[in-house]
Amino acid sequence: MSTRIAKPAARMRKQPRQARSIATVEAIIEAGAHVLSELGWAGFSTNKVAEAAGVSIGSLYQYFPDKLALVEAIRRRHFDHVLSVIREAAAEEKPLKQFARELVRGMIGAHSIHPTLHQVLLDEAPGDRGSRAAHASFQARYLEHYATAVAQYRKRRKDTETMARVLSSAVEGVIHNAARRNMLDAPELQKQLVELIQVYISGGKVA
Amino acid sequence: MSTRIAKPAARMRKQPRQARSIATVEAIIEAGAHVLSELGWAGFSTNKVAEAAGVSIGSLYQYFPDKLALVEAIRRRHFDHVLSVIREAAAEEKPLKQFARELVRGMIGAHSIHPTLHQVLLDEAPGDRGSRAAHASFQARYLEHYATAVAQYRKRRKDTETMARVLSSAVEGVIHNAARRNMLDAPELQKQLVELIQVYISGGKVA
DNA sequence: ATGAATGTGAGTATCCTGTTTATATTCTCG
DNA sequence: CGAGAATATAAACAGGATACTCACATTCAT
Repeated sequence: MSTRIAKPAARMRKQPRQARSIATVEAIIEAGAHVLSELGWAGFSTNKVAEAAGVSIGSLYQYFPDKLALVEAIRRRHFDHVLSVIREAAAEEKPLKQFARELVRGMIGAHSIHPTLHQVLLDEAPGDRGSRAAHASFQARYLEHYATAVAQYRKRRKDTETMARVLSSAVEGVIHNAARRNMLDAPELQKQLVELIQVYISGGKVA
Repeated sequence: MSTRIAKPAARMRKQPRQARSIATVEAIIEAGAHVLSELGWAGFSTNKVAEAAGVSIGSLYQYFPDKLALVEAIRRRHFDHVLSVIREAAAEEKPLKQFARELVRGMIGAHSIHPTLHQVLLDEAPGDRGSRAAHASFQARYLEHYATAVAQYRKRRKDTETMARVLSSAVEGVIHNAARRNMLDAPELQKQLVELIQVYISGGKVA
């Protein structure tokens, strides 16, 4: 719930020093996320982003050396957010049902603003130039958290990693699909997703 | 397993009459699917498709009035295929485990050739101009088959539709994710997906 | 062999892209 | 206040890619 303190900034042409410019940068990233989610990578142009941010194209290039640096910033912000959701859900030991609920609630929250951003970032947007490492590291930590959760409620140590993979992609699939049809906040869907998680992790038998 | 007989063809400029031209059209659609899956909608250009098909760009426009008609043909072919997989898996009554296995096997098969085509078709490629109806109808029948299967193994009639939705998108998520990392034919993943389906449908307790 | 079916690919016109730059405005701080 | 730094502007550019046409060549069926 807090993306308060700004990162040292990925690769910026100039560090924003005044409050005004910080707001500008924030607006650009936010608008970028919006455009990316709404139009996809194919419709993601720097001019469009600048316009959506209510900022001139020049300002954009004052802080981001090129288009990819901008995507990188967007990616970073979004992934940090998602990561914190899973981390918090899988943090302390708690009943399985509670974990499932918190996870679903958090994931839905993280996707409510820019419904398809996550998928676009994963599938469409190019992941080149050094972002490859960051991307892999994100994926690793992502799975790690899932695996932690799975291991916590499971006796058999065997398939933990595969289960984490299956679980995470299943959850993503449901969320993504719901997002596409604007059903993210349908309560019965949330309920069913929670049940899916519970039942799968516990390997059957649920209250 | 049979997409033998050709459809009357969506909207074609000219009907292929000789064997030669039928092969050409087929090659174009096939190459289109390949390009779409490999480069995504952003990289899907008519010139690229023609080249990949080993056919001149002129030939492409001899049969497809425009780019969208081509996507439409690709979409139609792929969705028919997927639909038949689910239909056959949910056809006669059979043990839950068998249903799950056949479903997974079929879905993986349908995605092995063009791993990300399905997702690209759903998410990236524009679905305008009258294709909206066909698309909706596909989705409806798609869910219907899932619902049939769910209802078959479930007592409670209540959440059948929601469950079908959750199940289908979960399965799609796992398949899509596996396809992205070339893990479609990892046996332990298949096994886990089968288990996920079984456990979710049966609402716990599985052999 | 003749007309229809099919195939060719250079060419066109258009649109858009990312990016620069010269200039204008606003802030900070002595 | 005022000077220099930080920030913002938008017109313009150079280049590339795109969807699609057309005049012509080839291959088929009869």
